[in-house]
Amino acid sequence: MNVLTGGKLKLVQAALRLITESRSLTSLGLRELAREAGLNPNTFYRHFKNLDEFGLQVLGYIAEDMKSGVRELRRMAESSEQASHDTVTFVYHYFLSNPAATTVAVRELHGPSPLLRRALETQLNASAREMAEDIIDRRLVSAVPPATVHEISRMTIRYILFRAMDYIEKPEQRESIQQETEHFINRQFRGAMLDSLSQSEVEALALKLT
Amino acid sequence: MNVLTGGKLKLVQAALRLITESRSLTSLGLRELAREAGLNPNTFYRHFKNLDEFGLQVLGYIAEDMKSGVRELRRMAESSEQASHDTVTFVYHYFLSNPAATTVAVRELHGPSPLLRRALETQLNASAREMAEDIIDRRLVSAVPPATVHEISRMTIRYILFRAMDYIEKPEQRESIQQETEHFINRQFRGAMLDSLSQSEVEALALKLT
DNA sequence: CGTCGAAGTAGACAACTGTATACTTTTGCA
DNA sequence: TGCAAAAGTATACAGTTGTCTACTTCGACG
Repeated sequence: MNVLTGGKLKLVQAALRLITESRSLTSLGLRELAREAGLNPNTFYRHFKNLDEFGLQVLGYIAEDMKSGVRELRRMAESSEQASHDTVTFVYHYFLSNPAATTVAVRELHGPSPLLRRALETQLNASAREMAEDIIDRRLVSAVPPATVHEISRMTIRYILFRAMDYIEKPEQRESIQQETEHFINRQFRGAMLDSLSQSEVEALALKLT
Repeated sequence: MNVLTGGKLKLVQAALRLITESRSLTSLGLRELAREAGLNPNTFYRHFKNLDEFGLQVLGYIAEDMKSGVRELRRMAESSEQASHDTVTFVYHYFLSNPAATTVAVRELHGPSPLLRRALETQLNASAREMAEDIIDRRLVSAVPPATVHEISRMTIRYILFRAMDYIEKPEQRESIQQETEHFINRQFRGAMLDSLSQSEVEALALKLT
């Protein structure tokens, strides 16, 4: 098991605490970390070679967290009709109860450290793949080819992640964020059904629908 | 005119240079800035009260830049049939030739400074509104209600901004990023045409299309 | 119980940071 | 031309940072 204990854990949790209150992982200092964790600065070196290695550990820690979230999601969605609505509800609730992990992910995905960026991207793509395969297996949108489902999944995962920041910080907008996210997903998939149509065919269809 | 000159300009440009090579605006130091600009650290105080004020100036500077970009875009799109393709092409080219501004925007939109976040959001929403009104005025997608066009515009602006980072940094992926972006836009609008349909009506339509 | 490695601590180092005060140079304008 | 304001510089200060070496405490295990 790769579970963290003792000082190592204390340092990682200190980082998450600091990040939640408006910091970025890359900008954290070793002494600051130790102070927040209630440890001697030098203890840091007992566990990590440098701050980069530390950053990766933090990412690993939240990845573990997210994976269990996704697993739970799968179990739940199994018994659901309106998959997109329930999924979105669940995912935002997950982010809401893991604000630190969410903030880290959003900040570092486009942050200054190429190392962390790469790691996060890999992780997001894995989640997107899982989501896509789930959708394909359950034939939720059989009218859309698999490659397109994968493409849309990647976009959706990222979209949700960005909105998650607002969702956490602006409680009064939560409902509308959730609705917009559902619109986003539904429109992507419905729009993809029409991928094969030409511009003029779409216009004809539009006329028929009004 | 709000145009910058002398030391003020030097400092702002120094910031953009530093940010391009993997830094974030919020993490820049006063002395670092002055060094890069070839100035005495204290000169900073002649122009800015503190680093927050400096950040806002930098944002203002790139906003000016972007506005002229958007104006040019409008002039160009006027004479175009395939609006979405040409627009996307143009926008990415713009980002490509303004990597620093792009990087700042992406980093700080979810960065640690609430002040900068707010300022950027306002600016993005303004761009989205402009885009939406343009689409509505030119009746490019008359089958979709105005409110929805605004919603989609906001999403699109953000989506493009995020992809812009990859577009800049991964030349070999540029073509696919551009294609995916076009897919994204087209699917959003085409999907929105079907907003009023129920799940079962959509399924019926899907069958007819295969 | 003894011992050995891991975890944690203490103190010191040079380098860097933001900021303050006092001084010099440049610039715009009457 | 003269002079005041703006822009830029020099020096100094206290506080912080990452890192080093040397020391102490803890916990597991034979």
